[in-house]
Amino acid sequence: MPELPEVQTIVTDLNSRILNKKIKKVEVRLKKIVKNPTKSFIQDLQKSTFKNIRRRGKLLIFELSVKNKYLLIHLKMTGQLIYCKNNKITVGGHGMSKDMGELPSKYTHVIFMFSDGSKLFYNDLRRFGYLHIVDDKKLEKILEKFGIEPLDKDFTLKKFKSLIENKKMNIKAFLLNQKFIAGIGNIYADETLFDAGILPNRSANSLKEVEVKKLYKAIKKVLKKAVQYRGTTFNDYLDADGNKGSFLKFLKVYHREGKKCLRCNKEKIKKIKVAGRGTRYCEKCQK
DNA sequence: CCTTGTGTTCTCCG
DNA sequence: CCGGAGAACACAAG
Repeated sequence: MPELPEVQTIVTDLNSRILNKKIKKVEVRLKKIVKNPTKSFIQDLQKSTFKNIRRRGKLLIFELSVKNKYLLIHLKMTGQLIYCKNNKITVGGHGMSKDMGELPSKYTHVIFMFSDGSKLFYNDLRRFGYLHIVDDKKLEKILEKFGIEPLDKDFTLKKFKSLIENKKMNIKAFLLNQKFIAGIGNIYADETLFDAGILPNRSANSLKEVEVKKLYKAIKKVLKKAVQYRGTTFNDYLDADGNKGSFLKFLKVYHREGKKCLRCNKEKIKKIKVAGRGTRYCEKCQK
């Protein structure tokens, strides 16, 4: 699942690879992935360039050289953006389940072809993601729904406290809600709660001051480290070069149910449902 | 049936 | 009856 660290990795990679390259041709192989009429989508992109690429939460924002046009891409669960200079792509590591040897694959739904011959592929096994070109007004409307960026300087402990103090919902639901903090998904919600030693089903406003501080530090720490290791590859996530992220080896609870807790070395990691999502935790280390 | 991200709908409460 | 909060549900497809 591409969450903040994974999307950030793609943004950083693409910014150093495709800025100001002329888009010669765009191929839409699956219409439902593109939210605009196919014809206007292609027209807006062809002969344009990407001036800048950024993200807000898990949403990628490509600023086009055409005035007031922005390409938004959401990867949802299994979306990939892979850039290659030729059609062959070598997947980092081994044991990949998908036949990613050559692109386009059967999961390639949109292809951007640049005038230097390089290509950017949008692949999506489950086809939950989308591409959408919007104007600045629409973009603003979309962006105002997002909460604070957890790695920004203005995400302070004070700010975090003020967000959390009046929330009756459980702390995991709070972390997953993009309108409070943007970019945390199921993996990093479980990992930050484990790091902070807090049970996922605790109500947010029941956290003591020392716990709020622990969780705040955990969010910064875990997300920063995950960005540093270029995200977590579980099944489908790949960076813009088609390589896996290497944060998997640092996961303490996510997908470790039934295995021995790496902190207490005693308790087995449990799995329950919280906020409608699979949730892993250690009964001994999280209170 | 499961998986997760997100948008919508429903319910509760003051 | 309204609005907000939060929970529940719906949907995507393999």
